[in-house]
Amino acid sequence: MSIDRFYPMRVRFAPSPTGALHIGGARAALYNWLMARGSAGTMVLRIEDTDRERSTEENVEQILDALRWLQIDWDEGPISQVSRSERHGEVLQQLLDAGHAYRTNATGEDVKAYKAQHGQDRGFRGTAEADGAVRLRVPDDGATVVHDLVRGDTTFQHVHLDDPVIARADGTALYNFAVAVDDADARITHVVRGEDHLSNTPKQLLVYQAMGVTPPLFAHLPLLHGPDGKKLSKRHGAASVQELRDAGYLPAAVRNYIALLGWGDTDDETLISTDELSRRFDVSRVSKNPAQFDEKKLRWMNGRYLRELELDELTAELEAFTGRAGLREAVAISREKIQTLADFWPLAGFIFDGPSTEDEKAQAKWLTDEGRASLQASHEALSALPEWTLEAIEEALQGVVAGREAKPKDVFQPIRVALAGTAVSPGIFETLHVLGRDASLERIAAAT
RNA sequence: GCCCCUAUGGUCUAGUGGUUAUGACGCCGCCCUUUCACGGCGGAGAUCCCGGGUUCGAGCCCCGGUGGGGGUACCA
Repeated sequence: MSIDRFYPMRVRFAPSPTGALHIGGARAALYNWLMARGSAGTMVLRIEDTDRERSTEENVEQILDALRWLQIDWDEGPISQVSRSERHGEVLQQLLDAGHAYRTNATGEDVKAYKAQHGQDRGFRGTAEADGAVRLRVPDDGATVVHDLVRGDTTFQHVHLDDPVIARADGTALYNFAVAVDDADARITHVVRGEDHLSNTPKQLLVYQAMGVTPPLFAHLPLLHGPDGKKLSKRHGAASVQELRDAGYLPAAVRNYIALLGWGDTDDETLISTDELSRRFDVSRVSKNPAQFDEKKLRWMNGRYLRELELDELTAELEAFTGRAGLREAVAISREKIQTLADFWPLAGFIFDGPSTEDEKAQAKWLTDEGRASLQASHEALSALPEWTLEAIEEALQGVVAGREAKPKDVFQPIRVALAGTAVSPGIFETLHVLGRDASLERIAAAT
């Protein structure tokens, strides 16, 4: 086999539209994309929709949306696997004619019975019939070795393999067959996908062999787990890309985090731009064991990305996320206190919608007689201000602190509660400044 | 049951026969400080899953267990 067979790289992401794009799928897509972009290669998007029962157009759209949001693009496709059924039928007939495959009506029960008789570790072998589903003939001797870029060689003894069903009785192709035909025709060089496909690979390799085609290189990625070590699911919070978007994460942060989930190189950097990622990503360095999705680390990383955005950019993101306008000033004083887009409104929404009434504990703690007396003094000092500037506000309030011989927080916290209704908010001088004189004085008076 | 993969602090990882076992998240403390954060500094936390081997020497190599995961569909 020539080295030219594998370069330039042609990779693919081939989701099945049976649900939303999960984080594990997003990672597979990202790894493929990084390989293509890092090597001037080509990224093919194929929709594996041969399961007509479970595949829906809505799911296809949802997956495409998720990829676009992640800014993972593709050069060819999306191509529906079903649209290639004619070609599948053609190859199927070739395998049938060549004796590499045969028709049989054997059922799951028959397979069970066969194993009961020949041993559990003996792969099922059927006999050719005039009609029925199509099975690939697996030789009894020998073995198929999967040369995996992340795992090394894995040997599957043919005796253990069942003759796989590659087409239904009606002639429609099944996954293990369609995937091999399509990858071969698309001249895919590297198949990078989840580990759940590792045991399918020998079957696919056998299809390539029957077709007389050189197979691509394979890399199987470890699966993603939730915090409890079990398969990642909705129970763990965000499990799909859509949920990540709704939770207020930035695509760039998600890409960075996901790239590092199960992959690392010798460099210690944690914050890596997508460009840098595509330059450095090496699939052979992907870790072999399943990784737990740690949302806390994603939150931290997202906060870092958030703070690196220009104010106007972040404002635009937040206005799109909240559906509100005129957020710029509030964003400016809140940006270092939030980790996700979703954190913004709970922190700063009071500036626009008035103080929250929900935090009774904060109100009971700070709006005491003492607190109200302090508020009154603050009100007087602020009312007297000729100019509503940040400096003037700070000076006036520090004057109140000094005048009352109080601790700063005994003056500032009551103001915070008066303005926000809670004990947490952006800086108090900044908040007063952004809120403006009238609203500020009004809220302080109302709480006094 | 059978086939296959896998195993470094709570989590993600670096490590490729000789290190006080790397960095990050999280956690704790200190500094900053009007709250919460951000930022800075420091700290705790790992019998490198267990048991055998190979070797002068093993987290790294081999064998066997155990735990975890995947597959075992006329799903993908």
